[in-house]
This record gives sequence, structure tokens and C-alpha cells, in this order.
Amino acid sequence: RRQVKAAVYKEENDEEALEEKSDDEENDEEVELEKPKGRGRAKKTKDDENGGGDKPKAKGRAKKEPQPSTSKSGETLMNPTETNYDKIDFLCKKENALGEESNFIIASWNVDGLRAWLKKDGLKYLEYEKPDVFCIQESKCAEDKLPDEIKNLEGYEQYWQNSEKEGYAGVGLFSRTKPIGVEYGIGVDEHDEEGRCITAEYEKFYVVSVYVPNAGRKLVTLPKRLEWNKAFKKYIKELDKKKPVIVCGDMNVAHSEIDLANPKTNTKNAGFTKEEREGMTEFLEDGYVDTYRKFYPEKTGAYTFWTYMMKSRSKNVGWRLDYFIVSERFVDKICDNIIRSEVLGSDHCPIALFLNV
Amino acid sequence: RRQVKAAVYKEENDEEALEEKSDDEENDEEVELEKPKGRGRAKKTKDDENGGGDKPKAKGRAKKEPQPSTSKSGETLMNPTETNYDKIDFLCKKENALGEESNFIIASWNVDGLRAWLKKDGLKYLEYEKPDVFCIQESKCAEDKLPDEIKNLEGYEQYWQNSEKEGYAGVGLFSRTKPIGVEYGIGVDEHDEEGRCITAEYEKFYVVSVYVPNAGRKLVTLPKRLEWNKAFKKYIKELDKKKPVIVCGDMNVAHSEIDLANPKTNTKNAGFTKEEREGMTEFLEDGYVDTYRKFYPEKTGAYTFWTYMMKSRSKNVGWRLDYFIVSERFVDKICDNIIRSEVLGSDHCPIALFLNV
DNA sequence: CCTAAGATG
DNA sequence: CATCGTAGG
Repeated sequence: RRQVKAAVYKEENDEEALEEKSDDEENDEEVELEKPKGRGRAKKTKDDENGGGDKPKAKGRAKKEPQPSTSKSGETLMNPTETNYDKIDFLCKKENALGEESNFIIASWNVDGLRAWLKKDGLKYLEYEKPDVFCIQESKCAEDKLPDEIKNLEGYEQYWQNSEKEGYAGVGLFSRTKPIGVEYGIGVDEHDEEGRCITAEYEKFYVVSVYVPNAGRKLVTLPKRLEWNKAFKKYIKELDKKKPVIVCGDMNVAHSEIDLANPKTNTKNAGFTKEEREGMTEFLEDGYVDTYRKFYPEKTGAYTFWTYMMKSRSKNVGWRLDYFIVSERFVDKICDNIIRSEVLGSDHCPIALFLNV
Repeated sequence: RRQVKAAVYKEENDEEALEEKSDDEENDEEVELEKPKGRGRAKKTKDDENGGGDKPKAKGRAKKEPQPSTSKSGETLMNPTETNYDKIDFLCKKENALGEESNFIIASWNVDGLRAWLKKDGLKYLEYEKPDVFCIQESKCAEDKLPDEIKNLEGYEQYWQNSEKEGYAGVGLFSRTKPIGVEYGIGVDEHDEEGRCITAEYEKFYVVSVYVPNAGRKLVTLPKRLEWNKAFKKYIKELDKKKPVIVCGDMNVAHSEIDLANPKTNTKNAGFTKEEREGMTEFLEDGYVDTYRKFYPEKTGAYTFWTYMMKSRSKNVGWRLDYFIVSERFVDKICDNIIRSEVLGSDHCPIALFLNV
């Protein structure tokens, strides 16, 4: 059995090599881990099949320097080395309402394509923020195409829910400790097959990594979005009955005028329609708090997303689409919520939540 | 009527801007030249509608530095500045069989995407080779999407035949002087709608810029290719009855074992099947000469194409797919045929023909 | 503007 | 391993 795996064109034995590449699933020598394939709603309550949490992580990846990359116009695609982490303060000095210090960090980032984000050195963020839980949205990467850099990442358990549609949506959740349980989806097939929600259960709370459906250009998928809103609200409510919930991720809505640079001209656009905004309002009315706005009620120019177009980011013409939303009864545990707008690697920036557990 | 043309996402007025972008053909202020749209078989015998050959060429393009570009692996996509033109000898010192010096240069290059090739500074080649006629294959660019850099190129008349299928095939012909006539296609709709052939008529000969159909992976389009071979042979024969013909371009076949690095393992692959090779043999038997092989009958390692994969070019694992093929009775006019294998910018390199007119 | 997959070579 | 178009954002 030959070992050739790369696609070959006009080269020795190329047709056969291509055959080999296209349909040789069983040729993969990697151990098939017995974790859920990240689709549907497979509840896993103990997750100790792999030897109790210390499964060895291979460390054989080629050390490839991140490449300086330039966009076609050569101007806006950020250089991977561009984030100046040293001038960012990653310490949380604030105490929560109970006077407790932060001892647990949750970060969330819509990476807009995990593989591109990796090349832009996105992982470096973890070394500075050092989150206990890291939520990823829009990974756009099937699990079997995850780069080794991610697969072999040490220090975190990782969970993925990917879309059936390749290169579309997809969420991930990294956890320094193994959660009590991990749940995939919100219980509605139409949404769950798009890879939009992972729930990790911890002793005191749930962490939900979520990527809410975009209403689309010309609002073509607004109906789907409103369906989602209903189902998601219901899903979270069920969790909230059991333990406090921390929803993390891209809610794909700027809740109020203060949450985007151009509210007036965007009332008919995805992310700021009446329906979407009301959806957020109704969600919060169920008993949750938008932590950023709680801590910074008047703060303007606080955004987590800037279109790649029109140099929006350098002009800070952005939207606050990424949130931490926590159960009301849990709010006093939260020390702070920071938007890491200086951190590059995606059209969204990461956000960080500091709490005491 | 607004001027916004760029696509906008989540920005002021974006939906309308998108509308504007998608269907505003009549918004284009450029003068619509009355030349054939590059499809079908529109014979143009005089072509003097635009003021007799000295139509002013706009010179208003933004001077944008070519950007250093890196492939995803960061290794094989060549840097645009990589071609070292200064160490290439562009002079032709040879005389033809009649003892005449070269006074006319024809160059041909499969550019594998005109726009990408431009960014890799492909045009620079013209400054060094200074061809009188320059034939391009695989431009992969609709005429209305030609970058200004090309549209406003001074010193050449330019003619295009593009595919109905966007981003596929497409040939061009640049001529320092206005040809007596320009003909598009070979008279077979199925082929002509793919943009594969432009014929320029000069006083003493025809120049044909051709991109022969690839037989495809698993030879799926070999039948189409063999149809082409028949039709093309017939088309050239008709021209040859009138004047000598110089066929320039990507014939998509390595004629003999000497014409590719791995003949043994490629006999079933596109470009080196028995059928394709015989096609070339039969074509030449009609009364034409492969000028490179005439001048360099024993020369090995002389290739014009290397797959981007497997570092083939650095190992010179290539194919000679690009040819000048001239009418037998014209061979004595040819001084030399050079393969510019050092010139980068595509997976093919340019070739140059030196002759006396 | 940027990501991804897919078709083509 | 490139090119391109397209969908999606």
C-alpha cells in the first residue's frame, strides 16, 4: 500500500495518487478518539473513556514560522506579528460585587476561519490572556482538517461542533479542566447541523460557546435567525434552571445604538434590525445580563467587530456583536469584562470575562 | 446617481452599495470600443475604426508597488521580484538559415491567470524581451475585468478572446503594430466559446496564439481534445494555404519522451497520452516544424511547464508544452527559439522566437 | 475586504 | 500547489 498522500498533477503516478487522496479514510493511522463527532445532541456526562484526562498529546508538528502575509491590495490584511501584546494589560485588578478577586477567565473570539487565524498567530492570544475556557466561533474547519497546531495544543481539552456544510460556521470550546459534561447543539436539527453551540458544564455554571445565525444580506436569513432566537432562548432557560449560565460568543446583533458606529444607517441591515435587537432584549428579559454593558453602561466606541472593508477597524467603525451574557443571579461573581480590541487576527476581536468561582 | 462601487458589508448604506455593484453595466463610463467582443469568428480585415492606430492610451493608473506575496505554505509561490532579469541574455546573436539577423521577436507565455501574473510582475518580462508580438494563454480574465495596468499598456495593440466561462482559459495577443486582420477562434463554436485561439495576420505570415484544451484528470476531456486537434489542424491548414503560419502557445502535449522529465510514468496522463502525442505528430506532418526541437534536437531538460506541486520547478521536473510551430517553408526565416526558464510568474515560463521578416 | 470550498489544471 | 469564481459574512 503506497504512502503517497499529496495531490499530484502531471507528476509520477499522479492519477493514482489522486485516487489515494480522495477516498482513503481508512488509511488514516491516527487513533480515532471516542468523543462525539460534534453534531446533534450527544450528551456526555463523564467523558473519561480516554484514560482520565491525561491522554498523551503528540508534539510532532513541524515548526513553521508564521509567514508575513499581504492582502491583494497590500494594505489591510494584518500582519501576523502585528498585535503588540506587550502594551496590553492582561491583569484584572477589579473585584466582583462580593469583593472577590478574579480567579477564572473565560475568553471568546470569532476567529473568522480557524486556519487563517492560526497563520495570523491567533493562538498567541492564549499565552497572554491565559483563559481557563476559550470559546471559538466561525472556525470554518472540519474536525479532520484541524491543523496539528490546534489538534496537539497542550493545556486544554477541546470540543468542536462543526457544520455539515464545509467551511461554514463551526464553534469550539477549549477548557483547561475537563468539564463535567459537554453538550452539542440546542436541540434543533436545522441549527445543530450548522455547528453553532457547545455547552460545557462545570460545577457552578454552564459555559456556552455560541455563534448566532447571521440574518444575511438583504436579510434573507432573518426568518431562520428569529427561529434560532426562540429555540436558543428556550435552550438556555432549561440550563438556567439547573445552574447559572455564561453565554459567550457572537450574538450577531448590536443591541443598542451605542453598540455600533452607524446606528442610523443600519436599521435595515443584518445585525441591527428591529427584530434582532428585540430578540436580544427579550433574551435578556428572561433573566440575564450583558456583562459588558453592565460594567460600562455609557461606554461608546466599544466594538468587537469591524468589517474588513473600508479600513473600518482603523477608523473604529465597528459593531459590538460579541458578548458575555450571564444569569442574573451570577452577576455578582463577575469581576470584569474586557474587549481586547487591540488583538488582531480576525475581523472580530476577542473578549474576556473575569470572575470568581 | 451615487458613485459608490465597492462592496460593503455592515457599513453605511451597504445594501444599496451592493445593489449598485451587482448590476450596473451601464454605469461604466469607459468608451465602448467597436472591436469584436472576442467570441465566435468575427473577421476584421481593416480595424481602423479607432483613428488609424494611434488611439490615445490613458495613463492614469495608480502606481502600486508590487506586493511581496507568500503562499500558504510560505515556500513555493514565487516572489514577484524573484526573476533576476539582469542575468538573462536577451540578445539573439544567431542568424537564420539565409544568413539574416533577427529583426522580429515573438514571445508566448501561459500566464496561468493574468491578474495573479500581473501581481507577480509578469509584465516586466516585456521590458526585457521586447517582443513585437506577445501571445498570452490562460488569461482567465473577462475583458471588462482587465486591470488598468493591462488595459492602458502602451506600445501594443491588444486583442482578447475569452471564455464564456469566467476565470477559465482565455487567450490574448499583443502586437506592436496593428495587424492586417485579427480573427477569433477556429470556427467551431464549442471551442471558440472557450477562448482558445487568436490569429493575427501580418504581411508575410499569420501569428496564432493558442491554448489547446487539456485532456483533464482521468482524461475526461480527451475526446474534446481530439476533436480540437482535428479542427485546429484544418483551421491552420486553411491559413497556411494563404501565408506561412506561426503557431504560438500551449499545445498541452509533450511530444516526445525527451520533452518531459518522467515519460515512463506519464503515458496515461493528460499531456503525454499516445493520442495526444500522435495528434502533435500528425499536425507537424501537415507541413510544420517545432522550431525548438529543430534547433535543439538532442536537448534534454528543456521544459516550459512545471507543476506548482512537489517543488517540481526547482528540481526541473517539467514538461515542454509550449511551442512555436511554423510552416515548413518559413523555417529558414527563423533565427532561434529560446525557452526562458528563468523567468517566473506562472507555472509556465515564456518562450521566445527570433526571426527575420 | 477576507474566509472558505469547489472546479480546473 | 496554484489559479479562478462563488457563497457567506
